[in-house]
Formats: sequence, structure tokens, C-alpha cells
Amino acid sequence: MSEETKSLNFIEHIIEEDLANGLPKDKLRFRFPPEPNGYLHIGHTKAIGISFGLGEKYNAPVNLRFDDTNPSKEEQEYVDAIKKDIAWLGYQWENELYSSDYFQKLYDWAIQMIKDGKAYVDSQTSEEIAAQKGTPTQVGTNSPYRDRSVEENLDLFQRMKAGEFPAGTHILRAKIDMEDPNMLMRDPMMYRIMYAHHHRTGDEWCIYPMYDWTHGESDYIEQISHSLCSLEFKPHRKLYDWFKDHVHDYSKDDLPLPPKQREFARLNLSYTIMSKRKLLTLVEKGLVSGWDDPRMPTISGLRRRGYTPNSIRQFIKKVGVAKRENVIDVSLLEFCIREDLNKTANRVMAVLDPIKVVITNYPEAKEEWLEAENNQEDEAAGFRKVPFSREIYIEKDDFKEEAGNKFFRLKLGGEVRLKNAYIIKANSVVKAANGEITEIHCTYDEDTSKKVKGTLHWVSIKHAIKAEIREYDRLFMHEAPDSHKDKNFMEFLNPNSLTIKTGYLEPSLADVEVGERFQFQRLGYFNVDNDSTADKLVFNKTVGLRDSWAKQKPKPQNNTNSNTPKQPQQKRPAISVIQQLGKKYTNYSEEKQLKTKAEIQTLAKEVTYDDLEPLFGTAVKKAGTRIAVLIALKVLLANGLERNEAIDEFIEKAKDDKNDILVAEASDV
RNA sequence: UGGCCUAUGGUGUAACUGGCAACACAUUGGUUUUUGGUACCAAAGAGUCUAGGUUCGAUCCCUAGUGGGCCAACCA
Repeated sequence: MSEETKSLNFIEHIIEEDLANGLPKDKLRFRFPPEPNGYLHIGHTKAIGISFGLGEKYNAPVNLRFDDTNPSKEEQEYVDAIKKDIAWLGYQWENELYSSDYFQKLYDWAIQMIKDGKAYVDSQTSEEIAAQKGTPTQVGTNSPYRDRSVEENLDLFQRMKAGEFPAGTHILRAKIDMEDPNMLMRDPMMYRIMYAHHHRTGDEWCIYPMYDWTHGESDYIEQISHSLCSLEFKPHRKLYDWFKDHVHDYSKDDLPLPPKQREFARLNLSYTIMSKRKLLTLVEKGLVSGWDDPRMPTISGLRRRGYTPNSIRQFIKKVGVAKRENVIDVSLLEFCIREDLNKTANRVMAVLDPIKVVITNYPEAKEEWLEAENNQEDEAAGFRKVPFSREIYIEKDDFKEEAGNKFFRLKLGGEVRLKNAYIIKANSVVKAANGEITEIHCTYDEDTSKKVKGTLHWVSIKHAIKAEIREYDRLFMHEAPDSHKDKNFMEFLNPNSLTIKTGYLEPSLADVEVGERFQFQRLGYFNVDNDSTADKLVFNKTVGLRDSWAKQKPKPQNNTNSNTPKQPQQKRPAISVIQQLGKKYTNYSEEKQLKTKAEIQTLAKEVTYDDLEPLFGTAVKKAGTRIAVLIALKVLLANGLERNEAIDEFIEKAKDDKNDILVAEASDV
């Protein structure tokens, strides 16, 4: 019983309820149904996490089913990538399945629907059909072919399948109701003719079933208990159930369990786009290096960037599941990867923006190999040796000729600790003709026991190895790049999303392997990119360390974030400020109440009676708000406002209240 | 001129189906620290969209309104 009682999300509540109502636990079965027309992205991870997570929680099977009913867009490449990504996240599917496996079964059921008068062949153009469909606010009208005989429908449908008609000449439609307020119920299409090569069925079929017909029945065939999808499929549920009810009628002996579709809100991440189509545009236009570009929100991109499966799973867990539109702050994702890497990544030293330091009292020929701890968060990580010598690099940012005492790093006359090494003191600088500092001359002290405020990372110049370092910034400069009505998401692309530097690394990194992750001490987490070779190391910056120093510094001059089109903050109306002050009024100390009261009295001068009157009706419970209103009212009265019935009533009601403060305020009117 | 979904701190999710709002991220302080990291402590921030109703009592139930989202592909 050590399991803490974690609160359930609404889907888990539904499942618990079904279980309580007699659904046997071993009938639970889930599925993840991607269409193989693109790469999986962080948004899909939520759907994956929900269904596979439920599978893990209830020890129920989860099928991976490719919804491959549109051969014109789907490719084997995507199937392979999707499988790789899900496996990488650490989930196991029970069966690898394809909707195309069910084409025959679906066809047989469709025949049966026709025989029952539930489906018919329409022979109009798509324009004609669209015109009859109506609009969300206007009902549709029946097709002239709606009342074809069963025989004729059967004949036409079989000939459609036989390839006797060109594409676009006939379709099969369910016969439901052209006046249904739900447009999906207005005789939805079940099959279209399409002469396209399918990645699995080849040229066997020239009619392909549509999503609604295929998806629900695939769930049914697989006896999925809970079919979970995102909110935009909510309107489809009515049709899902309509198809399901008919088919269940035909097959309940073999397939007893009718599945249940439930919908959750999809994941949105700030500063990124989640549409497969738009991501594909970025790839096709060469704006990123591919689906796995480390700036992409794809799973493969995150993997290449250095994210761990665990961090992504944690992220999904923290994001939760509900039904309202949401935008998750990227900082949560960053928190998750830092949290994971902090425990697992070995620390190393690398200087990315070097300045030379000469330790004048250290012998020229001397070198020492000092011991360094790999990861203080993990004792098992052990130690390594790092070389120290007379000339080292430190970060340019870590030195200033002059600085205040809030600057803990190196300054002239100041001391600083070199991580894993000695304490040095800066004595002088050497400058180039243009005034740029080229060297810092220091002396070192072997006594490392004394307290100094700052610790710097460094690397011995003689021993350093070079590497290409790729640093990334967000791909888009807008919080919601694809939310704009009249601006294309491409306009918000960040021109500086990739920065390439040469880094100087400690020699222990000479033979790293692709994918390995490190913390470059004081800088952030980095991993070895796929492009890395023995001759040329390439690292990606996964994410920086939290940096509370950077926050203190004044904002950088070329502040790229300032383009966030902040609405010119309107001055809040006084009445709304009064209302807000009132909310907390009763919780305040006496002293603070006095202060707040004075504030309200000042604000009240800007308030008119018309502002105030609506608040007389404030719920009894909200004593604080009523007090604030009363204080403001008294100011108005003092300034000559005439008393009226509404005012009297409000005051009388206040006098009768159980809140003493309110009563007190009311009594001296 | 319709239907469906939704509304809780800056963000996201809770609140044992009615008993005065919790957790995480972010923010701000502080302690510890050979990473201005980590860890730890603390603060600030929401009377739960509005107005009614039911109730001893409403974030939760009912009604109306308002805001947001979705729905007219031979896409999924």
C-alpha cells in the first residue's frame, strides 16, 4: 500500500468506472494509430504516453496500428521512423498492425451495409456533393442517387472495386441524414476510387476506405476497449458509433466488445509548431537539415538534440490530460531534460569562447594531471584526470578588468578558483592594438583550501582538442507561430536559431561516441551529434544550465524576445483594481488593511457611481469585495453622491453581515 | 445563423463526485556548494468567467449569459 493515491485524469476515471460496472480487466485494450505520412513529434508523444501509459498501468495490450488508407501520402519510410521513435521512447506494442490488413473485411461489411439499405453509390462530382452538403449552419440536401436500388448499388460498388470506373466517378456513401446538425452525419463517404500503389497492398485495391469507416471498424476488429484520440475527433464520435452499431449487429458473435472513443486535448508547445504539414514544409524548403534537425519538435529531432526518452516521458506525465485547449511552456520540457541529465551526465570542461590565461609563476615545461570527479550526483561515476599547464583558456565572459563585487569571476587583482585545480589571481592583461584583451596574466597558489567566491572551468591549451559546437535557439520567435490569421508561420522563423562555434575541450573527450551526453561544466548539456567523426567532433547543445547570473544582468542589447508583440498594456480601470484589492482584504493584517483602504480611497476618486452599482450585487460570500465597494462608495458619498434605494439596501445588507470588518465599515456611513 | 466541447494563480494539472483551493513549472528571496548548476527552505501569486438558482454549505449540481476551441478535404 505504499503507492500514493495519485489523482486520476478523466480518462482513468472513465476506465475505473467501466471496470466498476463490470468490464473485465483483461478486456482492456488500447491502440496508437498513426498515419504513416510524416514523422512523430512531441505532440504525438502525449497520445503515445496516454495509450501506452494506460497499457502499462493496467497491464493491458497496446496495438500499434498504422492507419494507412490513403496510399497517395503514405510511405514505408514513415512506418520505419515511427516504429523506431516509439521503441526509443521505451514503449512496447503488442501487435504491429495495419488498417490495410482489414480491407477485405471492411469491404464485406460494406456490401452488407448496402444490402441493408444503409449505403449507396453516388455518381456526382465532388463539387456537386460538396454543394449538397450544406454548411454548419445550413442543412444539406439529398443526392439524386440516394434512392438507387440495392441491386444497382451492389452492382456499381462491385464494379468500382473491379476497376471498371475512372477515379472520381463514383463513391460509396453511408445513408444517414443530410439534415443532421453534425455535418459528418450527412451521408459521409465510405469509399473512393483511387488508382494508387499502396505501400502494403500494392495494386490489389483501387477503392480505398475513408478514415471514419476504417478507423472505428479497425478498433472493433482489434477489440479495442478504449479508443483515445484528440479533441478534434469529438464530432466524429457520433459517426463512429453509428458505424459501430451496424457492424456490431453483423458480427457480435465473433467480436463482442464495441469500442468506445474518448477525446482529450492535444498538446501545444509555446514557440513551436506541431502540424506535420508545416514541419514537412520546413524540411522540403531546406530550412532545417531534415526531420531530425535538432531544432525540430520531432521525436527524432529531440533525440538528436540529446533529449532522453525518460525526460520526454516525465514531461508527458507532468503535462497531464484534460479537455481544454492548452499551451505548455517550453520551460517545462527544459526542466525535465535538465532534471534527468543532472543525475546521469558526466561533467567535463570545455571552453567555447576562449581567452588565454598565462600563469606566470607556473614552470613552462611542467604539466600535471589532476583528479576530477565525473558526477557528484552519482558516486558510481568515478573520477578522471585532467591536464593542467602554464597556459589555459577560460571563457571570455569570465573575466573583466574591473567589476563590482557581485561579479564572482576573475577580475584584475581578484582571485578565483579553477575547477579541479588551483586558485589564481589576475595581475595584468595584454592588449592588442585595438584594445582587445589577448592574454590575462595570473599567478597561482597551491593552497586550494581557502574560500573564494567564484569557480571557473578551464582547459589546458596545449592539451585541448577542438570540436564543432552547435548551439540552438528556438526555431520561431513567436509564442504561437501558426496562430496568426494573416501571417504565415514562416515569417516568424528565427534567423539565428543555429550558431556554430569552435570549442576547446579537455582531452578525455577525444574518443566519444555518437549520442553520448555530457555536462560541459557551467555551460549546459551537450551530446555528440550524428555528424561527429573521429577526425572532427561535433557536439549539440541540448539545453543550457539554469543561469541565475544571466538573469541579474541587464538584458542583452539585441534583445530578440522584445519582438513579442506585447500589447501596449492598457491602464486598468480603477474599479477593477479596487475589486482586486478587495478580494484579499479580509486576509490582511490590520496594518495592511489600513494601507489597502487608503489605496482604495485614492482609486475611488476615479470611479463613477455607474462603475460601482453593479458590484452591489456581489455575492454575500465575497465579503472582501463588498468591503472594498463600501469603502469606495463612502468616498463617492463624501464627494456629494446622492443616496438612493440601491445604496441604502447595499449598506443595510452590509450591516447585517457576519463579517465584523464589513459591519464596522457599514456602521459609520 | 446550427451543433459539439471547454472555462480554476503567469502556465499546466488536481480537489476523495457538495465541506472555503493542492501539486508541478515559471517568478522572487534565502541557506548549502570547488558548477552563479544541484539540493534545501521560504515568499508572492486563484474566493475557481459573469449573473441567478438548489443547499446549512457549490470549483463541483441546474438555468441563462459571456469568452475560447472544433465542425462544410474523394485527408487522417
